[in-house]
Amino acid sequence: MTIRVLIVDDHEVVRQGLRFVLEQEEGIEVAGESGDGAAALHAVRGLRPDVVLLDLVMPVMDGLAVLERLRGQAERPAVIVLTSFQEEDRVVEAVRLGALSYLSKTTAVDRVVAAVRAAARGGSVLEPGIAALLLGQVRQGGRPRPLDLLTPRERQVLSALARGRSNSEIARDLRMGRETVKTHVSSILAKLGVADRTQAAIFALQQGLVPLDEALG
Amino acid sequence: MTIRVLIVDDHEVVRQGLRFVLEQEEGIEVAGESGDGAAALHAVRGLRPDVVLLDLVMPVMDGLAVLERLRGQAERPAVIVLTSFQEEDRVVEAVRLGALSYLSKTTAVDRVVAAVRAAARGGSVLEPGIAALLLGQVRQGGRPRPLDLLTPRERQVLSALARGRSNSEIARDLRMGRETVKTHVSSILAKLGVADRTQAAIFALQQGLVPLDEALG
DNA sequence: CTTTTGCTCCCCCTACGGGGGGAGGAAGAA
DNA sequence: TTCTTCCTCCCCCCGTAGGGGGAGCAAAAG
Repeated sequence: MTIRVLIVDDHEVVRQGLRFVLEQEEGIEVAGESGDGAAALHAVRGLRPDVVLLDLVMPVMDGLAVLERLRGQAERPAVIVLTSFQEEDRVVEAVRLGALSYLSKTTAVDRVVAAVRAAARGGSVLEPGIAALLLGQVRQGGRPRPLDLLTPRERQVLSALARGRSNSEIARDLRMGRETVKTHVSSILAKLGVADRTQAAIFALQQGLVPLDEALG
Repeated sequence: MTIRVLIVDDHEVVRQGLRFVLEQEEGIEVAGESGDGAAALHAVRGLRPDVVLLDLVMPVMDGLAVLERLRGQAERPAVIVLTSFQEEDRVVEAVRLGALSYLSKTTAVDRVVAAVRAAARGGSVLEPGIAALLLGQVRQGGRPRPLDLLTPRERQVLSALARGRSNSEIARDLRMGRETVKTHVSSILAKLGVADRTQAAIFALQQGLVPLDEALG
């Protein structure tokens, strides 16, 4: 009984590399390839693979969206997330959405093969660093998204901050004292776990609190 | 007369993929692989390849450093830069240092093959987006985009700034004094016409100097 | 009712950020 | 050659930013 694998990555060279590696293996068969998330969902329905090797960073529909759509489906395949750089928050998110393994593309190919075989029987292969990270996260219960921790007023301040406004300007905009703005900013920094206002602004933009193209007046 | 290619990339799957693709081709031979810049330089001397496929982002010694060392050598190979994401400043820098082609890993594999064949006879294959960017750099048609006003070093600083790094961190990252960073930041603010570092970061993210999802580590 | 949460503002204090100016060296252009 | 650009680092100066507290007050939650 061969393990049928679907490879999802927007880089063709990566797909070719994985295909090449996997086809060397006994009992593993590459059922297909997809270049983006939408195509991947279609391929999953059509090909019914046992294992999906899924890249997180992709155009059109990224890996997390694919995982979300896959979750709750009846015969869903085992998913191994395979990404270029370890992005902490995404790791946790991906595992929460049902990814079995999380490998960096810098890992040796035999680990990829091992992960595929493990995934086919429902097991996980995690890199040491990733495993430690997950343990730390799980211990704190799920993860409330940082933006939800903010009070309404703080979100307003963060929003102005992400538009590049200074504390004094924010004070005028929102009709409050400069000191009050500072208080809000401090608690924002603490709640988001960032070091300064620039990082807070970047975070807000990433979260879509403010559309990037509206950020500067 | 076969074209002998050296593959340089820190990701083993990428190396495997490229090797697989290139070895399918008539008249192209993979002479070797290297996982970092230092090894690549050694391999160039030992193997004397005709073409080097070079990844820019690597540990130990990155692609730009390799290009720099290669420049001015007698029988230097043709270099094709192949990287995951288009980083504007690096593109220009790489071409200036003698790279013949600059391809994104998202390109179809036949373009990689075409680039290798072109490079072997001294030609270039550029992606449309990259080509447009270079044209904008070389001949200043249209209004000069503010980013083009920045010196290479300033772009590096802005890039770090847009990742949320502080002046001291940037100093460590780019190996210079904190005072020097401040000098660069000041001229960046002046050239971009913004008030502070947060606005500069937002601007850089809008311009795509740093992909939004890579901005915070 | 009390307690908690959120908003407001105050203080002190340190450090980082940014303006302004100066200056040396390396590299390239005129 | 000289001139210019760029990178490097220095100084002083001061405003802002951010940490750490404290505190009053209203609304909601217990």
